[in-house]
Formats: sequence, structure tokens, C-alpha cells
Amino acid sequence: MPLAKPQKMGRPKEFNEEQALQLAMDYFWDHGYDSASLSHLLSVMKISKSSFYQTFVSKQNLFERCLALYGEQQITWFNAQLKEQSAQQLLLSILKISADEIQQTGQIRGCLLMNNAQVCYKKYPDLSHLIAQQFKQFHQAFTEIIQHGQDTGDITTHFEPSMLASIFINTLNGLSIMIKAGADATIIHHILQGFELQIKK
Amino acid sequence: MPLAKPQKMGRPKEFNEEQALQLAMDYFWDHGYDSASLSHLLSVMKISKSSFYQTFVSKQNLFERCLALYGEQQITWFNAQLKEQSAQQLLLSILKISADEIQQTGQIRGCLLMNNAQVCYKKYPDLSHLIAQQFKQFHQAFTEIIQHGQDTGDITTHFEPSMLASIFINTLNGLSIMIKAGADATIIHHILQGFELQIKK
DNA sequence: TTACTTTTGTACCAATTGGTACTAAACTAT
DNA sequence: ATAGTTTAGTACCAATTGGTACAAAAGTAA
Repeated sequence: MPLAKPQKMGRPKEFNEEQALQLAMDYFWDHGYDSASLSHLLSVMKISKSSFYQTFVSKQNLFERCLALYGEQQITWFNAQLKEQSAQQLLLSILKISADEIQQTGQIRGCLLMNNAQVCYKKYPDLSHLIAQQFKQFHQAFTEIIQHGQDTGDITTHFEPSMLASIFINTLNGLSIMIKAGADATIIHHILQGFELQIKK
Repeated sequence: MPLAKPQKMGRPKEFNEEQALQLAMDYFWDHGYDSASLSHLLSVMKISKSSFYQTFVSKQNLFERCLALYGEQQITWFNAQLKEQSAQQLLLSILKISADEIQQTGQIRGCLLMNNAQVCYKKYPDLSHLIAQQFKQFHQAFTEIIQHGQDTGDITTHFEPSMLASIFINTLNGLSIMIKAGADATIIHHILQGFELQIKK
């Protein structure tokens, strides 16, 4: 039977909350927390100011929800990919996707967390704390992926999973900001190559 | 004979231009281009608004000079250090200094260039171009350092100097933003260890 | 119809942003 | 003394920042 939507009492919302959240996340991803002004967010989310503050409380609150959403979606995607490719392939393709992003889309988003770690670290201790939490989750997720890769003989057992996870994340982060800093294709290729040697060995 | 200062015509400046520039650079380094507001810069530089605009033209112009100054000072420092320690020691100590910075000073500055690569990439194409130029210089400087290290048998010749330079810079950049993202000491240690294995081999 | 509830539109807020115009001050040259 | 030149202080600018107050609109419940 078709789930009858339980029409609430007052005036019905003219927007979809989850959809608006997703749009906000995308915008934060592209522009960063600080540079994403409220007015821009509103037009992207297609929501009025009054509705915004009623639903999302504040800009910071919205961003916190975006961070959580980002973590969920990314890790869900990793797990889905693990059913289609090996752990090693996944890690390398994540790097490759990042490296190619700029040629594909003309820009590079990088990682929502890392993009904002900098500013938050200095100006928004609350957000910084949340980022640190999320960061731990990512590290844990990659550790498990690598563990899995080692179990299937796909990834070197010469190093502990958590160490390889640290190195992977470090490589990935370095990669995206170096691209933003204008590193050319040769340099990017060096980095991919360097990591590949470490993980295969 | 004591160099007689060639007293210019009008009212004498009440501030030292180079000194003010240095103070501005330090402030940009700590806070980033966007977050460094003009009023804060003025109080840090101990200079009035009118003097500021007369001397430094604009905030962007000031930052461009700071970027140049930063590059000069860093590379000068590298070259000086190369007379006191080996190339390998220098690279490892740069990583170590970055990793320990937060324990020493309670905060981490990272690299002025990389700290601002993100925002500039999106919002300030002129600055982004300048950052890319400076980045190339840094990469070149590290390539030469590594070349020197290979010549003296200090660094593995298993990889080309420019590749090791790419990997080094990537490691360093990843390091500082991961610290800002809240990575714990274990993770940082993993990264240092990983690089050490790559460069010594 | 009336009362109640929830969402939306409009107007407003103080604070801050980078930047300019103009006057006053402090010096040199004549 | 006076004119010319450079620096410094004050006042101002429009635009934008995140956020609030309140009334109008749009629905349900009685």
C-alpha cells in the first residue's frame, strides 16, 4: 500500500529538507565554510531566509549536518566500491579520480573535511572538533579497507593497516592541495607512483 | 664612514616598511589571506590606514609582496641549513619541525603558500597564479637539495630528484593539514616513518 | 466559521568588509 | 617666512556579513 504521507498541521513546506541539505553540502564542498555566504547558500538551496533559520538554526548548524552527511555518503560509497574492485584498486582509483578531477571537471573539490580543517582550526573550535571526529572515522574506514586488502593478499603486509591508512590519507590530501597550488601533471604522477610502490611492494 | 641617511623631502615615515611587511607576512601566515582583515593587519603592522594604502596599494598587493618575501626567506633558510646538516637530515628535520610545531608553540602555521592555495584557487586567480609560480620555485629548490643529497650518497638514487621532491612536498603538505584536522601523534609518526623509508632505502 | 499551527515574505539590524577623500602635520628647499 | 612635498589622522563610503522580528499565507482541527 502506498505510504500515505502524514500531512502535518500548519502550512506545508515548499522545499525538501534533505534535498536542500545536499545542495548546501555541495556548495560548502566547492566554496568552503567561510566563503559560502548565507545569501549564496539560500539561492542554491532554493529556500527563504526565514525557512532557513527555522529549519537549520544557523549557518554553523547547517555545516555540521553537511559534515555528517559527507562522512556517511563517502564511507557508503567506499563500501559499495569494495564489492566491485579490490582494496588496492579502490585506493588507487580514489587517488586517480582526485588527480583527474581537474581535467574532467575543470576544477577540483578535494575533501570537504580537509578543505575546511584549516579555517576551522583557527576560527571555529566547535567545527574543528567535529572535523577531528569525522577524520578519525575516515581513518578507521581506510584501515578496514586495507585490512581487507591484506587478508585477500591484495596489499602488502609489510606495514600495519593503520599505518598504510595514514600514508594513504596523507597522500590523498597532499595531492589535492598540490593541484590547487598549481602542481603540474608530472608532479601528480610522481605522487601516484610513489604511493603505488609503497602499497604493492 | 657612517652611511648618511638621505633624508627625503616631506614628512618622515613613522614606520619601517620592511618591518611592517614582515609583520604582515606573519599575520597572513597565521590567519590566511581571507581571514586577515585589513583592520587587524593595520594594528599588527602598527600603521595607519592612510599610510597603508599609500605604501602598499591594496590588501592583495601587500599579500603578493608577502608571498615573495616568504619564498625568499624559506629558501635562504634551506640553503643555510645545508651547510650545517646533510640533505637527508634537512628534509627529515623539516618534517620533524612541522610535526612538533603544535607541541612547541600550541599551534601550527604550516606553509604560507599551501595555506592559501585553497581559497586563492577559487576566488583570486591572480594570487593563485603567483602561488603556482612560488610553488615551482620551492619544488626546484627541493629538487636541488635532493640532487645534492644524492651526489653525496646521502639520499637514495633509486628515484629521480624531482620525483623525491614531489613526494617530499606532498608528505609535508599532507602532514600539516592532517595535524590541523586533528590527526593524533601515531598518525603523524606513521607518515614520518613512511617518508624516511622512501628516501633512505 | 473560527481557532490553532506551521511556513514564508518582507523589512530590518548592528557589525564588518576593503577602500577613498580630504585635512592636518612634519619635514626640505628657496 | 613661504612654498612644495610627503606622511598621518579623521571621517566617510557602499556593500556585505550572519541573524532577528513580525505579519501574511496556507494548511488542519473543532
